[in-house]
Amino acid sequence: MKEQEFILKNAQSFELKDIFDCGQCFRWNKEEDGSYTGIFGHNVINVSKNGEDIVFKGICNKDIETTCREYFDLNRNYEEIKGKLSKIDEHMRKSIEYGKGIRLLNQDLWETIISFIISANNNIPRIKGIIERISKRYGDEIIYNEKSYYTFPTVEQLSKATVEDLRKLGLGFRDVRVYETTHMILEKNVDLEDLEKEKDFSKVREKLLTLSGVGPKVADCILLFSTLKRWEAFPIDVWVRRVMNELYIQNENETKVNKTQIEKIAREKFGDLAGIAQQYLFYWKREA
DNA sequence: GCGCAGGGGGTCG
DNA sequence: CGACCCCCTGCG
Repeated sequence: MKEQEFILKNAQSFELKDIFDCGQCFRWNKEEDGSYTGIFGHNVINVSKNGEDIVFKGICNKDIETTCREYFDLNRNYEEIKGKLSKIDEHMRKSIEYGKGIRLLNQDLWETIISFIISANNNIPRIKGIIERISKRYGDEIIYNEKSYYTFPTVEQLSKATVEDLRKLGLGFRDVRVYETTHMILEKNVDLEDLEKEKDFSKVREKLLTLSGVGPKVADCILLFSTLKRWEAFPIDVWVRRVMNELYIQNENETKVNKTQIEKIAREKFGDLAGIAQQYLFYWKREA
């Protein structure tokens, strides 16, 4: 396949580090020259910054501009969103100043489901390693610049894995969960196309929660980071609990902070922008 | 140096 | 509310 290039001129709200390190994705890696290379679908893309321009190059099934506009959420006005959120309070203003270049990627729903099941009680280097090994074993090889990349396996491809196979790839106790969820989706006990079409937020969330290994936190990550793109979702993990308590609740015993209390505050303060607000806060607190 | 708790973007029973 | 796999960190 032929290499393509797309240059986004005078890009606003687009910082490589913010996008790839804010915790939404696991398959982008930094190169020695500071650019990032990643694989999504059957596309291998390298992204670099050149002044105010963003340079996308790589191999793509379709036109690279269309592909990247969709995946990197380029048709959404983040300046406007940041403006609104910054007015809420000083905490939001500061967190946005820190993570001003964040964009929420439109990642494949199936891949996002499995990736975040793997993320449970796990750390990022290990999560990335597991996903790489799964892809290498069950995905397709794509060669770009003389290097091999592996697509994330399809439902059918991953359904060939036994629980034991998954255990050998280092999934630990998540092996059964990934196995069960894969087969639930394969058998269409949960139909991903229906999920994409469903308008009602709670219905989508409830359906995701029926999957093995998907609890509230993982469900909210899937809702926020995949093509479902539900910004009402507000994933609460240890970091978000920490930052929300520190800023808005100030309970001396952080572990005692009620989840519903956090959700209530998030909904009241951020409304339908809760999900993206969570990303700015999470990234700010975790990095700092 | 090495061994051993401690803990990590939670979920399940 | 404790256990769960695996790996990495920090401490003695």
